[in-house]
Amino acid sequence: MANQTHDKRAARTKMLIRDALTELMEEKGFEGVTVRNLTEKAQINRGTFYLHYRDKYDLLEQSEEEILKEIEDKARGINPKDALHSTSQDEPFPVILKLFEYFQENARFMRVVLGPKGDASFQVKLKELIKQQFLQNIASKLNVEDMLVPAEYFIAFVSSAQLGLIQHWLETGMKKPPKEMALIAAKMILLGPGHVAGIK
Amino acid sequence: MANQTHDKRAARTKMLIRDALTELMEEKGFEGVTVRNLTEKAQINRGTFYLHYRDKYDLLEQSEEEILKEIEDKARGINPKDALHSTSQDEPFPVILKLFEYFQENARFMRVVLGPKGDASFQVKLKELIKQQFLQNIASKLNVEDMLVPAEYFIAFVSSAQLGLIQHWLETGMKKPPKEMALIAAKMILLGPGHVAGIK
DNA sequence: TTATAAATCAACACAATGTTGATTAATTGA
DNA sequence: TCAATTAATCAACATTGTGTTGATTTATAA
Repeated sequence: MANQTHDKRAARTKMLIRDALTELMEEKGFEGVTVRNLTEKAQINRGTFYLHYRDKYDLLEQSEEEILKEIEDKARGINPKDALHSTSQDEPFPVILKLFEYFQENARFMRVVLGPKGDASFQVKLKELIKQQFLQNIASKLNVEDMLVPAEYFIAFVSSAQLGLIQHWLETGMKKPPKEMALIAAKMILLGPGHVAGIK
Repeated sequence: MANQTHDKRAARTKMLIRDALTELMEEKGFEGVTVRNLTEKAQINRGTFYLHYRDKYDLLEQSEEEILKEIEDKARGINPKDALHSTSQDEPFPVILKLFEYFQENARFMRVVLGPKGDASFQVKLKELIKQQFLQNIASKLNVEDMLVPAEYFIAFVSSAQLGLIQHWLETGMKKPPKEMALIAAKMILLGPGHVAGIK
């Protein structure tokens, strides 16, 4: 139960368990996964699981928290001034680009946890993170006074759209590179869906 | 196990179970709900549950399917020509308005099933339905040739945004009437987030 | 009112959970 | 390198939920 990160065995076991989680979630979804399943797939004793995690929910939470932390760290590495600034027509917003890059690196787990068999609470947390990033990087450019709609709905709209774009991209096999996806996102946000699609 | 919809008792029992489901999902989320919980809350015998549903997943699915059907029926009642057409500045798109109205009527269940303790697969299904509605009502206005981004990303962006707007609205207590929300959605889609928020 | 269908109740085998104490194995670092 | 520490294994346990059964009571519909 202690902090056993300084033992090769513990690190290996945790990795085996997390890999098993990804595989099993792909098969049955998180609901369908049992601790038995996990330990059989990971080829470890069932008791060993409880040395590291309280239950399967604890395992999922820890995995998700780590991901959220890593994304936050990535975003922190960008100067807020540059975050939503494109140097040229072909350069997307750095924050959004970083986001797509991170998801590509961790595609297997992200795809399943954000998919239909995944975890609704994680989607909410991730959307919240995207909201915060948007607010931090866009606050100065926003003129809350004369917006055409209340800010809260604007931000809910944009962050959901951004997450939905990522989900669709993951679900369809990431056929376009992160840079291209980031450009698509930027166009949609700045120019607007209606204009982008040539409606009216 | 037969189709017992012609008996008052069966109808009553089903209602009790579904009400219990909503309440229990609010408390513990769907994962945490057991058949025992449901039948205790509904004050029925545990065996009775299995007379109507295979298991708790079957219960959730049947509830969700009914909702999707009802939404489709509502949308079918609108002439496609009018679906995304506003007669005046203060008249929102009929399809989007109907959507908000339906969610308001079934707010309790919708809020929890679309929230953090809800069902990720239902979100996907609902998003799919929104996509289809959009495509049906917008196809004629779309010029797939000279769109600035591939159509699939446009539609993923817009339908996710629309669903996100509904989720935020439910989560924050539906403080605005459906009509106002539908107008907000329309502005965001037609004018674009960037323009609406006055960015750049 | 009577035939039918729904709901109750007790009992069952089964599977997953989380915890235990004793034992073996791997690792760290002195 | 070797001793101390920590991780992993194993068998066993009580507990809880599951889904199904057969017999019985109760409500509904025709």
